[in-house]
Amino acid sequence: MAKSSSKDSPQSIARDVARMILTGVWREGTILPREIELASRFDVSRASIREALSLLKGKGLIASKQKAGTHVRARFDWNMLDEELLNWTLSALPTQEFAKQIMEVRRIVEPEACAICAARGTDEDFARIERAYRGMDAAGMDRVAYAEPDLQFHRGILIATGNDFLIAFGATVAAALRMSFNLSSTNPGAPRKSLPYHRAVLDEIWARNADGARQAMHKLMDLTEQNIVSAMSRQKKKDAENETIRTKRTR
Amino acid sequence: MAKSSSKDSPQSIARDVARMILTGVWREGTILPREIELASRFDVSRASIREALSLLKGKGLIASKQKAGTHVRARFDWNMLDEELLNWTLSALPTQEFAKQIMEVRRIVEPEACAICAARGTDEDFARIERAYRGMDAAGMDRVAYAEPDLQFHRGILIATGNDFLIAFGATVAAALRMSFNLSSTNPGAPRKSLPYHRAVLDEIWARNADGARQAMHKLMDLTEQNIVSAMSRQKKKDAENETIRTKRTR
DNA sequence: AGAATTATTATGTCAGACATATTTTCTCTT
DNA sequence: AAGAGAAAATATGTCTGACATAATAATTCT
Repeated sequence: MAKSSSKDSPQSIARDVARMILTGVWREGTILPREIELASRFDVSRASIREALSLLKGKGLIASKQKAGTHVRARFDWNMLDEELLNWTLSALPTQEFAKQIMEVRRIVEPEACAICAARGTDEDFARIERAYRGMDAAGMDRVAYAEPDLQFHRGILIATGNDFLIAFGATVAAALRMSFNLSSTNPGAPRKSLPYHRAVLDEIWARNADGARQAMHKLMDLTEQNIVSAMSRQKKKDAENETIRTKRTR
Repeated sequence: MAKSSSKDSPQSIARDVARMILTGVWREGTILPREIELASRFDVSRASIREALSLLKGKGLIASKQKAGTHVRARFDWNMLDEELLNWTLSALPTQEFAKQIMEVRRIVEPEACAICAARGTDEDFARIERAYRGMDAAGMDRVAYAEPDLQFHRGILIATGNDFLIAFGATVAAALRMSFNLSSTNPGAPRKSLPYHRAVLDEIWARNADGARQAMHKLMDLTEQNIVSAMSRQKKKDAENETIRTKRTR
């Protein structure tokens, strides 16, 4: 169990509990240990535990009833589009399934958002996106420096739509990019390859060409998904090799 | 200020504070009153206030720093796709802008989700959707009875995609339908008119016709948006009339 | 005037107590 | 024996008061 060394903050406790739920250790409907039990397990006061649980209640992960205890809510009620929840999922089980799902949603949302951006965005919006593009360009082959402006690029498009719900979708994009970043270690050159595709998106936006912007973003999504899929299969292969080595060593 | 009569639960306090933020009384960056101040204002202990604030932290609305106080986070960080946050927004400021934005997102997501559902859903998934459809049919002209299966219909399609992020989008759909329901009081027959459009969606799904399902859902979205827009303008007109009457009476 | 030090203060955490709402158990009746 | 109803048990909900901690504000010294 995730008992840690000495002191945990409510945030880290929330993350640990969330992971238990996300990884299926505590399934839907499971009544989790009582607060006093959790308090002693994490070596904090009951107040801190309650704070951690409140955080998770806010994300729809759990609910409490007096005397009955705190239970894991139905999967449907989990707010998977929450930024922290996405990050926790990402670090707990970065499966191929997760990657597939997140890219599927991006493909649905981002091209349309891009079209709206081109049609309705202001020049300041476009300038912000261009600034992000230049940041990516300036980063060269530096994966770390490339990541931040990449996010700002995509987020800038969402912001330009002026739609609060599309803007909130930025959290999902952020999680996806973080995943890509983690995977790109096996292929450092991959991020840079997306630069011309970003350029194409930017050009269509400046031209206020909604259809063109949609298509350009669509192509960028194609490339991104392709990169992720191949990176994951490489990763998988590597993991399998390590597994083989470990197995050989063990017996 | 939202000071209430005697006892408030952390949830209702969270809602009240959230409304202050959503309506712009406390803008981005605003440092809200200190916990002791809030405690006396809501007539509860500091512990309850902290619980309420934790809930809002979980939704990305606020963040706290020792000594510096609790501040309202940037709009971009608000998780507007959270169910409670949507409901609070809906009850606090059900503006035309809100309606427009939520329908814009539905138009992007639901037709695609519907196509995926048709292509990939299981027969059990389809049966669940059909059950919802029959519930709508059975409700006849009863607006109240119509609402729940209507939500189940749309949610069923999202669930059938098997995509956790699309499923989480159900919260947004739920909020939109609640809004429609509230507005339909000025035109009680409106919901029922959507029934054949739902039927068309269902038929295309059973036929596993992805393109047809997408188009059918698209048409349903058209109708829904149309209903909302006309209902809102009726509402607006009514409000304006009441305003005129009140103004006349006042002077 | 500017840097370093000290005081202040709001959130963070703790401890222990009591309130409240369910669930569980027990008891009594039919 | 079965079922209704009363009593006990218990986990969350709430309150109080205290201290810890970190960021800010005020002060002192160079």
